[in-house]
Amino acid sequence: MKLNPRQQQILLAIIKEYIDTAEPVGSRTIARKYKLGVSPATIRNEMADLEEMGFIEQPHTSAGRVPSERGYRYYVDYLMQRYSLSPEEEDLIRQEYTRKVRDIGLLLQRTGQLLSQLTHCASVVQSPKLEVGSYKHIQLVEMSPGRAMLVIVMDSGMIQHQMIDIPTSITGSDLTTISHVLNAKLGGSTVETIKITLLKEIYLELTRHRQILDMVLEALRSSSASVSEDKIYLGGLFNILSHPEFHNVEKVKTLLSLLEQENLLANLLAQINQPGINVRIGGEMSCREIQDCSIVTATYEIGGQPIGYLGVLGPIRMDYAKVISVVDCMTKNLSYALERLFKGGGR
Amino acid sequence: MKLNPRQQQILLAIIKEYIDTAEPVGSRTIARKYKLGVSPATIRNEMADLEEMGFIEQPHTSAGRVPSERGYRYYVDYLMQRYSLSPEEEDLIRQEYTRKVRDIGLLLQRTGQLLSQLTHCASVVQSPKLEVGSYKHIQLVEMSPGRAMLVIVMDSGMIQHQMIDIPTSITGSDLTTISHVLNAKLGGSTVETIKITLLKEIYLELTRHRQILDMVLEALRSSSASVSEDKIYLGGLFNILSHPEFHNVEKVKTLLSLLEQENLLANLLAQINQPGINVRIGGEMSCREIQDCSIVTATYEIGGQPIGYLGVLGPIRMDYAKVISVVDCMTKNLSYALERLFKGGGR
DNA sequence: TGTTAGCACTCTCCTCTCTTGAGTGCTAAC
DNA sequence: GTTAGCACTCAAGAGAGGAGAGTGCTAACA
Repeated sequence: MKLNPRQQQILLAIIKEYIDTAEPVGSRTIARKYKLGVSPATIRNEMADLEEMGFIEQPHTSAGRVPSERGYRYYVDYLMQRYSLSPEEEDLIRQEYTRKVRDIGLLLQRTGQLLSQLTHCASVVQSPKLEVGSYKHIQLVEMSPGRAMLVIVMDSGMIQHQMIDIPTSITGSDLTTISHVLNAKLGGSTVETIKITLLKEIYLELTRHRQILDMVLEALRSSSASVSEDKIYLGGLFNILSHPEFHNVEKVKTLLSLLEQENLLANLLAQINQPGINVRIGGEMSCREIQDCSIVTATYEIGGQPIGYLGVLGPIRMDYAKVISVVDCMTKNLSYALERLFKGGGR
Repeated sequence: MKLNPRQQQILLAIIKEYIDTAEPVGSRTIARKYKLGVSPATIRNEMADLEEMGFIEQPHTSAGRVPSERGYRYYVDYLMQRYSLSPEEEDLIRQEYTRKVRDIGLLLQRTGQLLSQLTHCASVVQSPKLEVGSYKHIQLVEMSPGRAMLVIVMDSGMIQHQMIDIPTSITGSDLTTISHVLNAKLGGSTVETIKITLLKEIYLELTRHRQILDMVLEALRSSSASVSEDKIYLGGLFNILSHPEFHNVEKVKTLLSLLEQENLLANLLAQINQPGINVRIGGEMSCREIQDCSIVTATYEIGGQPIGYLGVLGPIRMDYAKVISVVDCMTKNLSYALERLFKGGGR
């Protein structure tokens, strides 16, 4: 379906105007504001064609035109011009990412807040999925009689801990011994490469402590299973309430109840997220609750490895040009910040 | 201001009916549904008195009566009967808390969800503020040349970790040595009781590693400062949208924007939360954004020590009897679950 | 003196009608 | 191919009228 240049101009004008005002756009408005050098009547003719091709729609006969999902898709793919962040916006971002970060959670949360603030939409930020990697250090610490903490450090920088019950006969120095053996034998192995022979060796060396070994190995196994924590930070939900399309409380309710079900949301986003910047418009997503929304996501990475995504969720009538720029920019900034945090170098 | 028994009965009836229907309550309704043995006319007379005393209000002359905040307060303090959880509700709670918990965050989040589900209100759950306590174990793990992870385990079960830059000349065994000395010297000390003499001893023993020691001690110090993480888990926000008082999007927006500002919310809740069960009704809170809501909170504890609070937030017209029972019950269950998790005993 | 029936009065809410205005499609002229 | 003109459509808002719920007041009753 090819559009001639004038049709493209008119479609672009309708979309820009509608994103701005949230009101159906009439032929006169376009003729007045976007000097195309033709009269409203001509524009009307072209609009009739655009409607026939499915790029715009009419809420009712005597209203102006509104972009259809197909129209937005055409806009995003062919018409849209890159938005350049204003100096103030760039400042805001730079300010955030030159801070010293202590807590990753806080960093992700503030990233989400910034995304929302800049786009006036809701934001989603997935916590990084660190590769599990290989065991770097294993430590058993006696907490109280019959109770120990197992601390596991992986070479990816991931750390996990877990309380386990132990026989009360075990002493602190026993735990140190066990820790030493485990480190010596398992250090450098990945979760998958723990061989039976290796386990046999460990059992041989620690025959006295079979019982506690079983517990520790079980804990190691289960901890590697629970790695995919996959937390999603939501931010700026109240922003979407400002958009007139969400003045209907029922809509807000269905949307909110979806967002609060973290696993559903995670599935949806995982489905959407591909390498690069992803734009999903309304019905392009197969999820009923979110048909009135569009989502823009992108993947952030450490050392070239994708480890998570972030994105923006708003009404279909969102400012795609700006949202895409912001998402792109924030992805790069977050990647860089995480890289510094994990791989070191500079402060 | 004393109420005679009949006035109390009528006030109780008005509040029950209004909580149920969200509609102003008329004298005929009360006469019909709550057999007080008097005619609507008599009830009208009493209602006029109750209104004069400020316990109920009239939205407009030809409407029924609505409880005022003062009326709710009287109800909560004197009239309300304890609500007993239904067997299904008790089952639901028991089911949740007999699961094996791995992650505290998950436990708190699910607690919030349960609170919301049972009360049809939004929930807030503060993460436990573990006492810092004394150092149980300190470990430096080499991650890559020039980069190490410092792991700190406190006897309260709190664990913290942090990446630090180290001179590239330092080897893995250097780090082990340093860890040993730190454990030997600092183990059992609290953050406050680290004396200068102790530090001098450490520096003496590790003169070769002054540089890295400075870093580690700095990290120890700053980590104890960042302990008060004070995360608040929100849940079931969409629930409050079901209540007719939140069909106004503006109200929802102000409320949501307050809830998303975690520090503001934390301040507010800290102000509210006293030992025992706290009920704050609308204007009793000095926060403008939340004047249309009531909050019920309570404190959970480990071993008798209060370590956090949880609560329910909903419209002023909430079912206080039920909410209070649920909050009370969940507080006890959460306390018990955390106790098992930290102090051990039974699985 | 407390209680009740009766009644006029008030005020919201719903429905219906009418008007206004924005915008369209079609036709004929340029 | 473009444009002016015109009849037509439809949503939204204003206004009027009626229904209904509930009240306060008065007078009668126990």
